[in-house]
Amino acid sequence: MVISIHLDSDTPLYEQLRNQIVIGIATGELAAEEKLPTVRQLAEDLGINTMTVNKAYSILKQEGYIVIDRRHGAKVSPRSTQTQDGSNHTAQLEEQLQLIIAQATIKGIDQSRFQALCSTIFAQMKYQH
Amino acid sequence: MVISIHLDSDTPLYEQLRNQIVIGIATGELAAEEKLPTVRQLAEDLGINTMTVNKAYSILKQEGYIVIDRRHGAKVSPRSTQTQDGSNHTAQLEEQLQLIIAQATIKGIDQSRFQALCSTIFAQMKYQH
Amino acid sequence: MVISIHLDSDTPLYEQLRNQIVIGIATGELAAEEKLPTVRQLAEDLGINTMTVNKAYSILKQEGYIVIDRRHGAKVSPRSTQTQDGSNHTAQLEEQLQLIIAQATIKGIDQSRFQALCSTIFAQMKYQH
Amino acid sequence: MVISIHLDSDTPLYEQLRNQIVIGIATGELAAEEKLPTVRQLAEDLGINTMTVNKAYSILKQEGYIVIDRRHGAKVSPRSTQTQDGSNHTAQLEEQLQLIIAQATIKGIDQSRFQALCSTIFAQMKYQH
DNA sequence: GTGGTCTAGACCACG
DNA sequence: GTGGTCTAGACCACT
Repeated sequence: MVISIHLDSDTPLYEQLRNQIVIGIATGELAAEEKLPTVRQLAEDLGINTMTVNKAYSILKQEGYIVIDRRHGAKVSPRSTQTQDGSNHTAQLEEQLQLIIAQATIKGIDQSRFQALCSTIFAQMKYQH
Repeated sequence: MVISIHLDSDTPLYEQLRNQIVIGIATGELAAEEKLPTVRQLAEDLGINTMTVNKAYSILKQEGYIVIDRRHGAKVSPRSTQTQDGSNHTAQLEEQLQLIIAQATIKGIDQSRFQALCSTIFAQMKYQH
Repeated sequence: MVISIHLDSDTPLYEQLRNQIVIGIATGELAAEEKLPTVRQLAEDLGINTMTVNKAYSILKQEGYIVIDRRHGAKVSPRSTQTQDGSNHTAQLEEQLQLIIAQATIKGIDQSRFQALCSTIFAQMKYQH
Repeated sequence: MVISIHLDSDTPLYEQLRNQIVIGIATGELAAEEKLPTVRQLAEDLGINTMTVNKAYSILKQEGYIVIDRRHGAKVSPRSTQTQDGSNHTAQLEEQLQLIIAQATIKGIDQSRFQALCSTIFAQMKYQH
């Protein structure tokens, strides 16, 4: 899986990393149970510090997206364990969506175009529960 | 319009402010050409620093959501000027949506539920071009 | 509040820190809404690195024990917000207790002595909901 | 006795092993003087490295829970030798309890519920001195 | 060889 | 002046 980092972005490196891995899982680029690169390896590949990668992995672990097997490093969580979600998530999703839709509306993107865009993106998601 | 600030949120105060005003414009709570409170007034109402409000206004201006007249203060941009979409915006929107949809997918929210949620939110938007 | 760190302990420094602050909150040594020392200050007092203190604070924040106010630093969460607990916690508590009680039993501490010990400790807890 | 290992847990494998055996002894699942599986056997059953099991056994031996006879393998210590309490143990127990009770208090578990929980767990302990 | 922890010191965003 | 981020490099625990 290809991961690209923007050093000049306003989002922290570890968050960019976290986001791309989440997307990778959802699109199926990273299969369930698939092994992730080691902290050191990924850090070297991206030319960043190991602690930065470490932080990204810690967050992903804490969020339940990956598990750390002490013997073989990090891997994507098995499908069954991913769906444990509180109602918090929906509320948070709603809040994020409201802002995005507000901006889209003002910029002249109407609902049908927006929904079409969503469909396109959903079509990329190969994640199987 | 009611603006509420969470001092202990992860998102910076000025960004919370900016977001709520954008949403206010999109929902029609803030009409086109409507005058916004003065920087000093709003800062006092919310109990925060004037520089913070100032920063929010500057960003909104730079993004084209509001116009600032040195004599009359800030007001919401007229409808006509808002629609300057630009492919930048669409690309950025797509990126944000991709992340949100990825997370939703993994958490078990399927496309129909997601689209339904979007519809609900779109129904709140009263912004007229 | 007095915090003491054991550099030679097997529990990580940030966790020792986290534990002592949790106990401080429960015993009332740290009142609700009370301001915690700054990261730098505490690091200097204890002779450890700022990032270590930072990590402890991050965890406490993520666990809901403290909140970070961008203007004035970290403070103990208000009483009302602390009690939001899932059933997870009880299960986890049960597991921890089982191990402790197993060890106590084998070492010859009977139930009455154990319960008495609990009572003594509970008497130190001044935390008010 | 059934031992289950979580490869993705935060607690080291050898410690999980050690804990479960201690609990097994306290609940009576493992009788005094009962023979434990050989290191090799247990490692194979659990699909882990023999060194890991070895480490767990070493710790249990050093803590006095089991005795290791080079000819006959490991077995649970006879009842009489277990009760060597020592004030160390009580102090350590007190420290562990303090943290647990602090967390429980903040999470809104009151003393009566806590004590009830302890009673339930004590009822499972069949260890006879 | 893996991730986890810690350090010393730097720079940035926020208010 | 606050916490947040990042680095380079070191050592440790676990398997």
